[in-house]
Amino acid sequence: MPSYNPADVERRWQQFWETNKTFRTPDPGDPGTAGKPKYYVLDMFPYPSGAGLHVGHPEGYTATDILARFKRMRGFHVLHPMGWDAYGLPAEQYAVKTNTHPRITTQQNITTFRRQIKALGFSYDWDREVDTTDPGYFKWTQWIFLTIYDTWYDPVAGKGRPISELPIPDDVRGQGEDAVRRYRDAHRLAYQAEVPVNWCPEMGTVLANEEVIDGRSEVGGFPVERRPLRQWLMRITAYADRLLDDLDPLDWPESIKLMQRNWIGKSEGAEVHFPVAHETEDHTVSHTITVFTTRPDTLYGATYMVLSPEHPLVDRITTAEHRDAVRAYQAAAARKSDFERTEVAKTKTGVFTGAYAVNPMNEARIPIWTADYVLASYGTGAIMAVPGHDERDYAFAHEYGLPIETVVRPAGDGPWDPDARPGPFCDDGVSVNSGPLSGLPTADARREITVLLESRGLGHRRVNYKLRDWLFSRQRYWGEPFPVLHGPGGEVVPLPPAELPLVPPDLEDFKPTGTPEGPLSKATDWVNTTRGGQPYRRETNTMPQWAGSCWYFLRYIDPRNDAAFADPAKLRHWLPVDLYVGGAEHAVLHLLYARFWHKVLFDRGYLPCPEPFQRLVNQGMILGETELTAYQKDGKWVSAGEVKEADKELASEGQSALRAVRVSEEQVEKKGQAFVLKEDPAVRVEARAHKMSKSRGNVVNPDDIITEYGADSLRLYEMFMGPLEAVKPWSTKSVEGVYRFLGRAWRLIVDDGEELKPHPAMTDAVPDRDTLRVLHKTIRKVGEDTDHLRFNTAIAAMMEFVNHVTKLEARPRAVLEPFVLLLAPYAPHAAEELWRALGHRDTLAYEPWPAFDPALARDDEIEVPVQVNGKLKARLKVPAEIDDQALEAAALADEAVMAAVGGKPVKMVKVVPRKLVNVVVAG
RNA sequence: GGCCAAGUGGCGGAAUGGCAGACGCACUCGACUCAAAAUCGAGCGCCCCAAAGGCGUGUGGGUUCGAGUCCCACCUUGGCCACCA
Repeated sequence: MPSYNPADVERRWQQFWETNKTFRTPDPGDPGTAGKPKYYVLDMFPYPSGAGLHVGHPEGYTATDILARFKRMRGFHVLHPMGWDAYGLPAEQYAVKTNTHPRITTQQNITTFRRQIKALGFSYDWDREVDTTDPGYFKWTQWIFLTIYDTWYDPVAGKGRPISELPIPDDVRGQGEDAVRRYRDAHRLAYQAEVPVNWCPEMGTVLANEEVIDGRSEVGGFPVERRPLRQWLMRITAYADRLLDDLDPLDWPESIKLMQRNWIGKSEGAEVHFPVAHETEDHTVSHTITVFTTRPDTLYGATYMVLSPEHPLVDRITTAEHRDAVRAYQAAAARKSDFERTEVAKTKTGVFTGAYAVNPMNEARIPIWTADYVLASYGTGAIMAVPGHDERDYAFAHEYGLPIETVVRPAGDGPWDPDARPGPFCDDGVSVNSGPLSGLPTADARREITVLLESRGLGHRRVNYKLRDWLFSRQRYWGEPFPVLHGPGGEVVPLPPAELPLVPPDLEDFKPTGTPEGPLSKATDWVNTTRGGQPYRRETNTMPQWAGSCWYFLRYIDPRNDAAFADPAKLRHWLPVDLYVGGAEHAVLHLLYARFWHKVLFDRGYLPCPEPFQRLVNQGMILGETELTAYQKDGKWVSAGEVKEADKELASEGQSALRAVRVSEEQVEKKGQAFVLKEDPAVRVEARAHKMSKSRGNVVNPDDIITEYGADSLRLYEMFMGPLEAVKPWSTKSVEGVYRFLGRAWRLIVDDGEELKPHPAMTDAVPDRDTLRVLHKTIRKVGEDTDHLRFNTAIAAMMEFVNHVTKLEARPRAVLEPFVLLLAPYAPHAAEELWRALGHRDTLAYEPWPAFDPALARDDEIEVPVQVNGKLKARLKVPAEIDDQALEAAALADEAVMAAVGGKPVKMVKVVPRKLVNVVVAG
């Protein structure tokens, strides 16, 4: 074996691991598991796209692999699996274009992904690989759907229970079986309802709220419109409180917890009933407008009301003379896309209905308007407007000249002129002009008014959530079919578990129908079926992509079980996941849905714990290499600071008078904080790393890096770039740095000859004290840093070790063997080969982690800095065990220190034991 | 607009309130070589010819014997949410 040749080494060890099933994970109770603590380390499994692996994938996968290998060496029973989230739109769109069955492209993509992932040498147990499109897998996705369908949420018990245990009220029972069925259906956690949904005409499907961003589809960016359609929904709102409360103890990034909390959007307040004044034409009917408010204490300041244009009362209360204007406004609002409706900074619009409501507390007559700044989908779709204490109401009142009243003033006794202030006062304070509330602090006023409203039947306490029920059906081909039938009377009949999996029909044409009927409706033979001689139809919608990813981590635990989604004893052993690593883009989608399913399955007794992922870490995105960009307009340079962001985008696409010019490092110099052009130092140049994208041409393909430097170098580099969570730019030059490090480590141990054998400088002699100290400090540092996912500093410590040993004449085997074990989780192929060169026959994957000896790591002599008035003046070499008095004496005796003190009186001497001395002198 | 992060050499980054810049890249010099590459060694924050010295962690203030680290305000960048009553 000559010099370090990663391609050779890596191929050989990947083969070794595969043929020996080195990383096969024994089931709990199998030989070798006794007494071992478990550790479940999970990656977010990839969608196998046609583009192949991206350098972002190995980032998280390497981090988890290092931990999996580390934990094995520390004696843990480790579960570390991989699989494919293989349902998805790209495969279906490709199928539509080329008329290839999505199953074929999906399998091709999986093959590519598997090859690429295996080339990185991850220690997955490939016997546990799962594929969400495999009937053996989605059988259980469908089974879980049926379980959720079979569940209702019992608010008293605070948990999901079998639908058979749902109490049926007598009056419902009295109306017959159909009524009982409808009653049950209305309580199921999976239910059908006609709701305004996000319909995306371009994609021919509906989308979940979570999949719509600024009124456009998250995938593809197509416009989305609101349409009332009958769809399947999941009652995730029933679990809102538990999803919120159970976040607290989780070891997750605070930012992700916050995003979930905001998404759930719990607000506490009150519902208040406002009677409509009887001045409409229809004097015989009395109407009540119910509003939700988080500030019931401002009730006396309500000067008008607003109904959303879709509110059913708008038509009923509008007076004849305002009817045309209101109708026109409603029509205009309906035409607007969500994007237009929620556009910021636009002025608010609305029209008066002609009707008045009565403030239930002070009998004030206030006008009722309709305006699209009030959303039909939140609260009751109606508000009481308090322009004195709400930004939006203030803006609207200002626009339409509606009265503004002050009913809260800032706390404290200071002077207070409500007319002097520029806008509404929205903070908590003290109630004024509010009848019985006057003088009460906001918190008390809130409580007081709620009690008053409840006692008079005018309203009640109320908790509201932004979270909506989860729209669960899609009009697509490439997804799990719903395992239900629709009977002749429109009733839903779940398939018996024995009939699962329900495999989708083979289709010639995968195109969306363009209507809410899914593509499956084209397979009439499949759709139409009979039961007991009666005609039944299969559901033609399919499940969203999230379905398969909601529970894949459960299937890894028992992937080939045909009798259950997983064996309960195995679930008890492995759950919860100890570490879950993936991108932050799943903060509210996958991570919220998976938690919801988990809780339902927990409630129904199928899972041992209420939360799936104990610890979550987001790896930061890897950007392309930093680019220097100068801007030109009409042939003249423009400073980067003067260019607007929007123009930059256009310029980089070549669609503007502005031109973006890539410049080289030689053309620029640093001036203060900024880079400027050498030829014209007045021109600032932009230095920025961008997201990798095909159009920008800055995508790095992991295959190329592996060919050039090997998988170990790629792994090591991605971990050395910086903290795992940080966003960081790629630099191929820096890959060479870690490649060189591996080469140095290699040459330290391996003889430069034909055969693989130890370097002639290798010695069995006892290492010197200093070298032992370096080793043990490295063992401590690498162990602690690996445990805390601080891989960059762990690698730096290993580099320092190699730098130290390189300087030695003789290389003691006694420190090199432990070093190879430290390296093993990071660069496993090279480490295995070095382990063999050191004379070992078997894999090092289960070798015990080197033991740390604090006595050997201890310094004999330390260097202590001495400051005078906080400024460094000297460094003292002193024995490590020096006490404070001796250290202080040594400091004060030092020449440089005495010179700095200059005979002035010493006010105090601060001694930090063994760390530092600070001499404080006057003046 | 709101909320949350983060601003440290030419670059990526390191630093339980205690020697700022570990480790690596780039660069410079030296050794080896006919030469180059590879490798090995040395240097490398800024000012100053150099030394002595001074200045240095986005800006301004504060707390502290001592601040990159804690607090306040501002600036910049990134992320998330975006009329949720």
